Amino acid sequence: MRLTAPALFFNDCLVSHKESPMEAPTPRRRRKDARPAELLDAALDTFREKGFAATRMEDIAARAGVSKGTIYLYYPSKEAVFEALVRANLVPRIERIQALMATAQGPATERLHMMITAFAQVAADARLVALPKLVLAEAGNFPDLARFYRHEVIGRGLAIVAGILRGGMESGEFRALDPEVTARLFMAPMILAALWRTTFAPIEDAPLPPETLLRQHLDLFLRGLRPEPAS
Amino acid sequence: MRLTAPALFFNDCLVSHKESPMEAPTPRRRRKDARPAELLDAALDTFREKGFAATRMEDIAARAGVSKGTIYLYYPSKEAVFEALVRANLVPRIERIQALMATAQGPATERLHMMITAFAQVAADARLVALPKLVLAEAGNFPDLARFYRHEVIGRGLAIVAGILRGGMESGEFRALDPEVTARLFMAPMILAALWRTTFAPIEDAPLPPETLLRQHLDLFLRGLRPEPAS
Amino acid sequence: MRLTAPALFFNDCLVSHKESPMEAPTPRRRRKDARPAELLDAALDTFREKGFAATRMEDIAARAGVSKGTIYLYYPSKEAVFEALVRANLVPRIERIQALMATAQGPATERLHMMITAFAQVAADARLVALPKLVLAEAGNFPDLARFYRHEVIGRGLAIVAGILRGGMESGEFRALDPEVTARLFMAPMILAALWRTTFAPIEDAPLPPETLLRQHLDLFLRGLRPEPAS
Amino acid sequence: MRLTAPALFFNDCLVSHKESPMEAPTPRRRRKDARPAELLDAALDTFREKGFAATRMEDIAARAGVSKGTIYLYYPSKEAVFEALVRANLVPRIERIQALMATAQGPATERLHMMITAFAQVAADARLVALPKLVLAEAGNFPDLARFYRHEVIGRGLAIVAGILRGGMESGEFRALDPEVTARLFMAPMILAALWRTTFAPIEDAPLPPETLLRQHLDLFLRGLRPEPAS
DNA sequence: GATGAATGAGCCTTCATTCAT
DNA sequence: GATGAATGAAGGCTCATTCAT
Repeated sequence: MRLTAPALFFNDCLVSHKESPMEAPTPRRRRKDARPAELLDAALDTFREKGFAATRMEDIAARAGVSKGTIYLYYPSKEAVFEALVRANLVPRIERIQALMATAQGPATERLHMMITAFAQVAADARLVALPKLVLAEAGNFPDLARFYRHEVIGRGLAIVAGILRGGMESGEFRALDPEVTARLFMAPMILAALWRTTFAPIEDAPLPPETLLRQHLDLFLRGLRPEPAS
Repeated sequence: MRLTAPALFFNDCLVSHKESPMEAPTPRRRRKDARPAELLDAALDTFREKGFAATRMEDIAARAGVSKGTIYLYYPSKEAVFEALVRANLVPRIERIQALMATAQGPATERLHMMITAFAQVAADARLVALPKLVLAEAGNFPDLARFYRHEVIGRGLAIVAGILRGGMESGEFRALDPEVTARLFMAPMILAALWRTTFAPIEDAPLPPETLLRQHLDLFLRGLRPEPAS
Repeated sequence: MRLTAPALFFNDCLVSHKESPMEAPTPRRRRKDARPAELLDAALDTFREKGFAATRMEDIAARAGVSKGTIYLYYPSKEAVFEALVRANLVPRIERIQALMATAQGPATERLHMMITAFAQVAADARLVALPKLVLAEAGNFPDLARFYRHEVIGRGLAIVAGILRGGMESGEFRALDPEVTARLFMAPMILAALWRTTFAPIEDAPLPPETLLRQHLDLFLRGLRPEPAS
Repeated sequence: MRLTAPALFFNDCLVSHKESPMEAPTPRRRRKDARPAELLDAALDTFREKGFAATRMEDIAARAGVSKGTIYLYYPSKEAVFEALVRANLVPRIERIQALMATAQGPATERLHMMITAFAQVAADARLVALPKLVLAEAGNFPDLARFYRHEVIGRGLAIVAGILRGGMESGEFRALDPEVTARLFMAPMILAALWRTTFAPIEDAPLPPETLLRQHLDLFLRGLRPEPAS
């Protein structure tokens, strides 16, 4: 089985500002365009460290190297910063995975492997995994955001996996199970590993390497999916 | 396979007040003894709804039917309320599961089933599952509490499952794997289902019944653990 | 010059409870009679340590060995405790000095000496000298008390000294000066030494013994009062 | 004896803001520079009226014409306001007296006279004399401040007087005494007069003019210091 | 656009006072 | 009389937000 690690998968900066190559922006112009992304970048780091409530606008501003008032030129409130942060960072990721999987052609087993690899890379990015935890923690105070996250991020992720599973079941590679349920079970250890890392990393004595966990997960899971021997 | 659902397992009230039958407490006295539990009860509900930071002491007090100052007769700060809440509610649960599992004698497969059943009951209690999520969300601000939770709750739970798995591997019921890693993989869907419920329940259109998920998890997992046929 | 140190002058407890020898009080009865004095005693110590504002009724109660509510059986408010404390402790002192001086018969010089000795004993009692400082600090918030203190304590003290001085001037022992002004000048170092002790004692490296100060004060002052030589 | 009243001695405003003539500050900027001084000014008046504990930050703010929060832009706490107030106002005064006395050349008697005159001017400023009383009253709660005041204000003042006295003793102008002790005795009536004024002024029927007191003090004191006639 | 001084609503916490027992 | 649980007004402090420069 070839493990096509999508090498360039998640190595761009968190908040991408797509500068069109047509224009030649003056420094001033570029600065202005980059501002929102810089602010979200600073916001993410601060939210990660302190949580949403304990983060002060001044902290974000200081980290972004601007003054407090500047944030309000781009975002009308602290809540809006948070929402923009989550919206801007997660959908592009999931869309790339979608695109990758749409073109992938191998057997379902290999494609599940790719999913795990892709996910492992996301989970390896401490800044990125902080977002789900923030959403989790603040879902009660941001119902819109929770809905957005549920549908645009989790929903898409599960759909991808369910699609792979369905393909494998139809081709006889896997035994027949409910693909939706199975997709959740497939994702669970990965999501939890990511949350775990974010939450207990600073206090863990002997952290379990995520690769070990995910490799064994795939092993167990694929065996569990194996069709019954035709006795 | 007999599913011994531990029927009386988690049906007591969250914070139990053990009134000694020896004394004949005046109403005043009885009230005082019950206060801490009433306050924690109110605090849990409020934290659940709003999260730690957004909860005002006055909210807790109002829900408990007392005035703001009364809380400070029993807990020195909002942080202390939170810590007491987590400490008081989680350890007793896990200890009961420990005790149950220590005496259980059946095959490892059945004992895993019991674990899932026990856990499903905990997860069915919406108030109870709010606690792990709160810990998750606030771990950064409460390192001591995170450590406590990691060791006294998660550590114990994993140890129980790892023990069952190790027993099954030694008896040849399961194939040989790292029990620690496998224990994490066994717990992952359950924990995530609990967090899920807490986070997305209010916005979910067609929630997946936890029983469905857990039943299939056990099915997949046990197949994955099955020893290689000695072809 | 004989220094009649009034040995028994200030050695009683601060708040005297005058038990009539006629009755034979039951312990209960005695306790009840003693309560106000005990409370004031405790209040004085606590005010001394923390000042009026920073003293909590509970501190006073704890030191007196009673519960918070008990204080309110005897004094209607914290202010009332303070006022009672000042009123109860200062007038008896000054009255004794008054009585002593009324019967003293020696030359004015010796009587001034007695005043200083008497005052030195008061100033040696750290608990007692705390009262003037408290009055000073709180005078703005207790105008009635300030007036009381000014007239009943300071006024009487000055009158005694002025009387001695006037006697000395009339007898030719001292030269003629305004007795009121001179009385103030005579008292100033003593009062200041007392305040000093209360304020800077905990931070002073090499405190000046009050006796040294007062001895030299008397020396300087008496020379200053000496009549002009009838050249 | 020429009484060189240092006419310009203490007639500046309490908190001076030195605006550099080089810059052309915007109104906004000028305001910001002036703020700390304005706040301390308002704080002094409020502390004078109510004492430290009974003064609310809002009182200070209102008197300074700003909002509560503004104070915290300049001082981190109420304690810090108090400390800044004392530190900013007393040291400059004492330094000026030091400078004046360092250059004074007359006989010791005349220099003592100058000290009294200088002190009388300070004592005539009701706002200024409130500070020692505040320090006295709050010393227990501000040990650092008490130490500062003891060393930087009182210590310097006593050193100046002791130096004058020592000079007079060496030149034979005064008889030989311990200069440290004598300095305290020289200062006592002045300090007490200042405290007196602050404390009992509002309730005094017939206040004694400080000049009367100080003139007679000097008279008595200088006679007391006079060398023995060589019989 | 950017700044940062200023605002003021809001919250945690304290504690004098009350009153049922 | 004595208790101490309960109250709730008050105040120190924070910080999201505004706006004059």
